[in-house]
This record gives sequence, C-alpha cells and structure tokens, in this order.
Amino acid sequence: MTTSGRVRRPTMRDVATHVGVSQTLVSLVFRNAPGPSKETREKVIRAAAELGYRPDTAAQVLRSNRSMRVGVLFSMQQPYEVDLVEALYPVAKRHDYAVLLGALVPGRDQRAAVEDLLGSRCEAVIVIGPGRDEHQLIELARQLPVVYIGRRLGGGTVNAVRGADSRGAQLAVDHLVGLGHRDIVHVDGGSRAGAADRRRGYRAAMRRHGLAEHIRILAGDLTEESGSSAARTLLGEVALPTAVFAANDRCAHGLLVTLVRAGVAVPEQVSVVGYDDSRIARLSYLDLTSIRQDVAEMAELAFRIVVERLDAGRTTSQDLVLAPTLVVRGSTTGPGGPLR
Amino acid sequence: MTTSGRVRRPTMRDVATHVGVSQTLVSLVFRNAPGPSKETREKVIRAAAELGYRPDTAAQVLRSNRSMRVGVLFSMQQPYEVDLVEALYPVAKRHDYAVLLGALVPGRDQRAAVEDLLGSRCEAVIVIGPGRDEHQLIELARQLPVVYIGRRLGGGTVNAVRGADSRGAQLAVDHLVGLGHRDIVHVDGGSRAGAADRRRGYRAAMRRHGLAEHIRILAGDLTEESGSSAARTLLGEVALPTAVFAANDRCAHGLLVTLVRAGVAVPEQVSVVGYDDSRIARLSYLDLTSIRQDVAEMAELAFRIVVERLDAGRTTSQDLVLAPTLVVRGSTTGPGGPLR
DNA sequence: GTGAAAGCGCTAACAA
DNA sequence: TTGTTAGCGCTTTCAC
Repeated sequence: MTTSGRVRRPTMRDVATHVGVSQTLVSLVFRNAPGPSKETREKVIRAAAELGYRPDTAAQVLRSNRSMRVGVLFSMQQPYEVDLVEALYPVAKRHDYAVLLGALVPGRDQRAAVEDLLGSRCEAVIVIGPGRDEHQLIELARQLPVVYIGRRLGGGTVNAVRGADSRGAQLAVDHLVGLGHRDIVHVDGGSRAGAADRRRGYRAAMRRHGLAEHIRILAGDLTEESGSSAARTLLGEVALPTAVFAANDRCAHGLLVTLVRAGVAVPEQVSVVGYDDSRIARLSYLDLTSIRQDVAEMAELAFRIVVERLDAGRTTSQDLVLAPTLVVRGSTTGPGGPLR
Repeated sequence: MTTSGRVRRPTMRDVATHVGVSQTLVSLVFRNAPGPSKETREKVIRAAAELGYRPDTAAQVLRSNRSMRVGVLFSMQQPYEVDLVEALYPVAKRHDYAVLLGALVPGRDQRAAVEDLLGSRCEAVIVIGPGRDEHQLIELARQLPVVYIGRRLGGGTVNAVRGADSRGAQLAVDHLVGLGHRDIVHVDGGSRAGAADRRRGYRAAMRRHGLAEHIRILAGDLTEESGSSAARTLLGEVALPTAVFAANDRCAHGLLVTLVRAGVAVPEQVSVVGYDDSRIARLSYLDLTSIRQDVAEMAELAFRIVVERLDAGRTTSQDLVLAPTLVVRGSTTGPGGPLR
C-alpha cells in the first residue's frame, strides 16, 4: 500500500494565477476583507477548493506580525483544568483568536512549555491550575499579557480570575451545618492555589457556627490518593466524623470510594462535599455535592482580560473574583441518614 | 498596576548587529550547525541572552519549508489518550520533532481540529482514540503521513499501531477462568475502536474453556456511565455473575463503584477486570486488574512510522500490532472470595 | 474594484 | 570561518 509523498502545497499565487487575478485579491477574499466583488469572491473560493489551497499560518503570522493565538498552560491530568480549557475554545473563536495548547506533562517542565508558546508567537497566555512556577509567570507577564486562573499572583501585577474560595468553603460548611452536622472534617489541598483560602473559609464558618472545637483539618494535595489516605486515617479512629469537606472533587472521590469499600455508607453515615463540580462530581454513581466554579464564566472573563489588553490597549491588570455556588447532590444528608 | 504593552521582539539581525557578525552566523549558531568558531558561538549566545532573543518559529517554518511538527488528534477527556499523548513528548523530542496538540473538544469538530494542524504545517498526524471520523482520516492520509493508534483503518492504507485486542480479552478471560470463574459477563465498547475485537476475544476464550452457554455481553460504550448502567442491570437480576470483564478501565470504574455502593463486595462477590491499565486502574482504592497496553511502546512505534515516512522516504504503510499483558491487582479473586 | 511592489524573520546557496 | 544574496507565502501600502 502506498501513500503520496510530500507534495508542494498550493499557494495564494497559484490560486491567483488559476483565476486570473492578483494575489492581493485572493488575500482579501480569504480574510473576508472588503473590496473584492461578489463575483471575484466566488471565483476565488471555487479555485481554492479545486486546488486544495489552504492559507499558510506561518506566512500570515510573519507578515502581519500578529498570530491571533492565545497560549494555554495547563495539565491534561486534571479534569477541572481540562473542562476549563474546553470552555476556552468557543470563547476564543468568538473573539477571533485561536487557542494554542501548552500542556504541562511530566518530564517536560513549565519552562519548555512556555518557550514553545513564545516561539509560536502567542500574543497572551492563560495559565490554569495550582502549583505553577510563580516566579516564572511573573517574569512572563512582563513580556505579554498573562491571566492566571485560580489565584492572585505577584501582588496583583498579574491578571487573575479566580473563585472566592473562602466563600465556597463557607457554603459547604453552611450546607452541612444546615443538615445538622457538627463534626465536620476538612481534607485540604496543601499549598496548591486556593487551598489556603478554602482552609480559611472552613475555619471561619465553623467558628461562626460555634463549632470551633470541632475544627479538624487533614493534610491533602488535591489528588484521589490524598482523599483515600485521609479516609484510611479516619477509619482507623474510634469514631468517624459525620461529614467531610474535601478540597476538590478528585480528593472527594478517593475519600468516598475508600469509605464505601470499607463498608461505610455515604451519605447515611458520612456526608461528603467536593469542590469544582467537575465531571467526576456529576458521575451518577458518585453524585457528589460540590462547590461549583463556573468554567464557562471563568473562560469568558479570562478572555475578556486578554482582549482588553491586546485589542483595547488596556495596560492595568485586573483581579476578577467569581462567586462560587453550592450544587447539592446525593452525597450529603443529615447526620445518621435521612430517616432520623 | 501596569505591565508592558507590546514590544518589538529582537530579531536575528539585532543579535548579529550587536555582536558585529553576519546574520548567517547567528543562524548557524542557533541551529547548532557546523561552521562558527567556538568564540563566535559564545559571543552570539551571550548577546542573544542579553537581548532576550528567541528564534521565530513562523519564519523558520516559512523559509526552511519544514515545521518539524507532528500533530496529535485526541480527546483530553480520555485518561488513556492523555497518557498516550504524554508518552509522545519524550519520543518526539528524541527525534527532533515537536508535538502540536489538536484536541477534539465538544463543539469543535474533527474537521476544525485537522484544519488547524494542517494550517500550522504539521508534517504528519498521529490520531488517538476510538470513534473518529474515519472517512476524513483516510482522506487526510493522502496529504501526509497519518498513524492511527487503536485500530486498523482503510483496509491497511493508513498506518496503524494497535494492541492485539482479541488477545487481550482472552488474557482477561483466561485469568478469570484460572481463578475458577465460569459465570463471566462482558460489558462491551459498542462500535468504538477495538471493541469488536475484544468482544470476539471474549467469545473465543469462553468457548475454548467450554463456557459457551455462559457467554453474555452487555452493551456499553467505554464510559463510566455505561459501566454503572451495566451494574444496575446486573443488580436487578436474581443472581450476579461472579466476574465481569469491562471494555475499558473507565467502564470498570463505573461498574465497580456502583456494585460496591449497592453492598456487593469486590472482588469477594464479583471480580472485575478492566482494559488499558490507565491511571484509574492504578488508584490504590480501586486497584483494578487490567489489560495493559504499553503507552510508551505505542508512542515509540507510532513515531518510528512517522520518521520512516518523513526522513527515510518510506512510502508503504504499516500495521503494527502489540501484545497486551495482564496486570493482576486486587479486583479479582476466586469466586466466592479468596477464602473458599 | 483591482494590481504592483516591498518586506515580515529566517535559511540555503553560493562566494570570499 | 565568514558574508552576500535571494527568496519562503503572505499582508500591507500605495497606486490606478
């Protein structure tokens, strides 16, 4: 079986010659610019299709000095980050920008990913996720607009879009207390973005409800394994708490399944609340009560900042904070179960 | 707070002027080409660092007529595909190619993703995952080398790297039968890549073990929900099978958790086997016995095909089949539990 | 409404 | 070892 080797791809010139017009006209047609008559437009389009012509991005970028590309730094292993990236596509398209993915993968550090984006002449970079090399991002922000989704950075010198994490944690605690819980444990996210605020919110809400002596925080790190490990810790003690607020959905997942496999009923014996309202939370058999961070809105705001910088000449940085919301599902109920 | 606006980025010319040599020399230095003296090399490197110079990819591609980029078509929502993509990075780097991600996201069809890759002058495309628009891929393969990871395509006209899925399914069944199981149900992957072969392998192995009348296949589609749904079907019947072989790990996950939440012990009452040996299977609290498809080796072979086409002038297509292996973990044991 | 010409930043051929 | 020259495919400016 054979397949064609490398063939010279048709250029704008080829199309122009084929139609019998100038290259300029073909260019105008392809950019949907005003000028060409309807007739010319159609002839050009037809000829291009016939020849299999496709504009060359490299040449466009080089000549126009604009790439119309926004880079995105993220990790494909994080469901929440993936959801956010996917939400960026329609928004970017609406603003006539293309998304260039800069995945952070093990064995290829952030520096390399950033170099790639810069080499491709991205005009701005949107950074998603906790635990990035912040110093480097602050440095990067001096070269082009950077929007960090998740946390404030560099004392406000870098644009940020983030959820009100402290508020989100309070929503979770309020919900649980409203159901009658008092013994509420928090499995935290360590030093990751947002984790400190969620810890703070948990503490504040517990105190506000007069549950200061019930405050208990187990160390975690936003992964399934940290949730599972927290569950094992709790299972080894004399009594389980009646509710657990996990730092994110992945953590809640590990926690929930580990409890259930140990014979502990969720939510009857222990209620579980996650954070992010990601794909995981919505799985029918987990049905996790979670704190929602609206990815579509985050994407929208992040892009608005980019566009204001790039196309509207804004030069001051912004810090946009979004209100999270509580999404009640089946992993929470009153202590002792719904029958009591 | 202010940040710099758009600044002209330094060019090779700027570096050359700064050092007092010709642009050519700078070019040679940056491409690590032979010619420049050690002294010149150092001066150039230093000046570049000083000016913050970085080669412009667009210009390089345009002039050299090579992008040294390989596009990857995949879905970020599939853990197995993500693992595979991550495995491609080190391999690509070793061959001096860059990976350009073409994510298939909801609301942006395959056509658009392919257009992006083609516009960026990818020299080849590696396609991962089941359920792609095959007609379009066959079409694409006439323009540049395409390697489909997962299934044979176009009657062998398109390069393929795939696991021996029928063999993998047989490994799963053999393992379960070896543990003493007879009542083994298969939740399949519908029409997705590999699913038909896995079904075939399951049937063949069951027959080989004289268990033809125990053959039972439930319809699925490689998602968690299909596993969960299959579990609910089984739970509604008079007796559970003693083992289930799921079409992939995601499906096995949904199945396992749904069973456990219904009070069914895994593996004591029902053993579960997944497929892919992805991140999910390795989670300590799932600890899923699975059929491993070695992503590193798949990545290696896929890239070897690309390089042979691009750099060694090969024109015939290849179909490489990898032997899967069984990874035994804690989700399988003898029927009735390990104590019997 | 259309066309000619210049040049984006780089590499490749050739000279020196 | 180094420099000169001519484009890669496109957009932009200016002229008609």
